Amino acid sequence: MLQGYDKYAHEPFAVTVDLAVLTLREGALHVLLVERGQEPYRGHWALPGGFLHPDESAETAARRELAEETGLADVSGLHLEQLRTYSEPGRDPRMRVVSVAFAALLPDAPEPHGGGDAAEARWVPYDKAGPLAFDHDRILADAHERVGAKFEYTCLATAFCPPEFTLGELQQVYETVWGTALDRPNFRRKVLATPGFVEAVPGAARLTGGRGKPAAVYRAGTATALHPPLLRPSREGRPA
Amino acid sequence: MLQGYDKYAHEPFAVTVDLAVLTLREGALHVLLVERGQEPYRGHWALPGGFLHPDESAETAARRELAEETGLADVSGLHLEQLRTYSEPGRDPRMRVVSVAFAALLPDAPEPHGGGDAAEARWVPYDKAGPLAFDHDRILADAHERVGAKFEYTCLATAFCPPEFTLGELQQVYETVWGTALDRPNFRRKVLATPGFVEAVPGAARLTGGRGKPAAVYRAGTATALHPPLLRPSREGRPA
DNA sequence: TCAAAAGTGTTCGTCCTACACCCATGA
DNA sequence: TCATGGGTGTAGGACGAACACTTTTGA
Repeated sequence: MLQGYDKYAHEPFAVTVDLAVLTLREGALHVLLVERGQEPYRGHWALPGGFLHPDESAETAARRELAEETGLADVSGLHLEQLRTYSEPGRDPRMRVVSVAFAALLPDAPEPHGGGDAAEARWVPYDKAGPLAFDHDRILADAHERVGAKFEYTCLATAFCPPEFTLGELQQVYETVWGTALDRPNFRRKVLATPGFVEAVPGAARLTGGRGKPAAVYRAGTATALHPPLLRPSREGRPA
Repeated sequence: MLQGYDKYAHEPFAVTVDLAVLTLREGALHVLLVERGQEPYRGHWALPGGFLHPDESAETAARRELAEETGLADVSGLHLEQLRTYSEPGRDPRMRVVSVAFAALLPDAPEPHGGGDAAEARWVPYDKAGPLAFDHDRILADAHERVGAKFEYTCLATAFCPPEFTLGELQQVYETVWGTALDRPNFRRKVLATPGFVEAVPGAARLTGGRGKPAAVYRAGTATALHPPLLRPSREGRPA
């Protein structure tokens, strides 16, 4: 590669980033969408994103576009993760656009506001994220699948939680993303048995549902991998 | 994104693909390297790759560049998998180059030959793949890590095997990539207990080491995921 | 008859699952 | 005192690790 200053080096490629920003609101998975203010797909909803600037990496561009288009700047606890790059010819009607897609996880969900090239920005329930512009439906589905898979063998789930959280909240994160119910006692033991997954906040306790016993409060630990993994139930596991 | 035909759409970005092609030769992991025939890094070794053409996706470009630079065309059993995209400014001394990296797995290893912009192409033992051009050392390490991780919960390992193989060969694939020894009886049971991982070739049997009992022959099955996963031993599992 | 490699059996511990049960709080 | 959610205990089963043992081949 990069063998010369030949014609290929100057083909009109555009490089963009697209972000599938996920969060949990009222116990449901939400995704951050923007209404396009420009053609093509003007008025349609799409994932936030935009062109790379000459001096920035895709990760940097992702954070900048998020701030510009949705007002979510300096968001604490934002977890950015490269998903994959979509490069099929024809995915943009005008020209060759190669897009580096990111999955992003956010704990509490600040209200966004449109900006830059986005007419509006809004949290939309994942199930109601209707047909999106370009191939963004697929990017969003890929992001969901990736996040669900990473929940099994990484500590990624804490990225959906505020700095301090209860085990019940963490369990809700799993249940919402996986769409399955988990056994509370077992979930609890599993999490606590994994060193570095969570660490207790000494004296703290908090009421969660208004009623009930106050729950102990935890912080995200330093571990990133889960060994052994926390496998989601069912799938085609046993029914051979 | 793509809001307008503005200046960013015409920034001089080059888009390339890079391939970390892995195979097993004589029980050791090898990677396919090319000697660069052009500046920069002329005479240095690098991963094969090159510029995207205007009408092709990154996956298509990866296969084309592999054929052009190493002569490996129409390779049966080639498994291509997008690794991630490297976009840091300065990773190419001349200009902005965004590179979509792939990990590729190949069963038997045909001899490559240089071509296109590559002065030479060669299989190099993974451990001896000295300092490479650009950030290719990192890409190669990322590919190895990714492949090792995917061995745990996918059927990817069969991509290193010829169409028909024995369980002993499959086990060697795991042991080589992970760098650990596995218990043969347990490995055997685990693989056979996973429906769709491998399927027996009815009457076939083959001698492997010259001596010993002939081994039953298997083909790759239709499954892609491994449930439950086949975890590599040790790591920081138990020693809490 | 020995070495080497494939394949089978068995034991034992660990982890997962499932539930039953107790605790603390607000209404 | 009841509903609600947090937290503990425990019996049973499935799975994995370790290793002994048998089988089949070439030398």
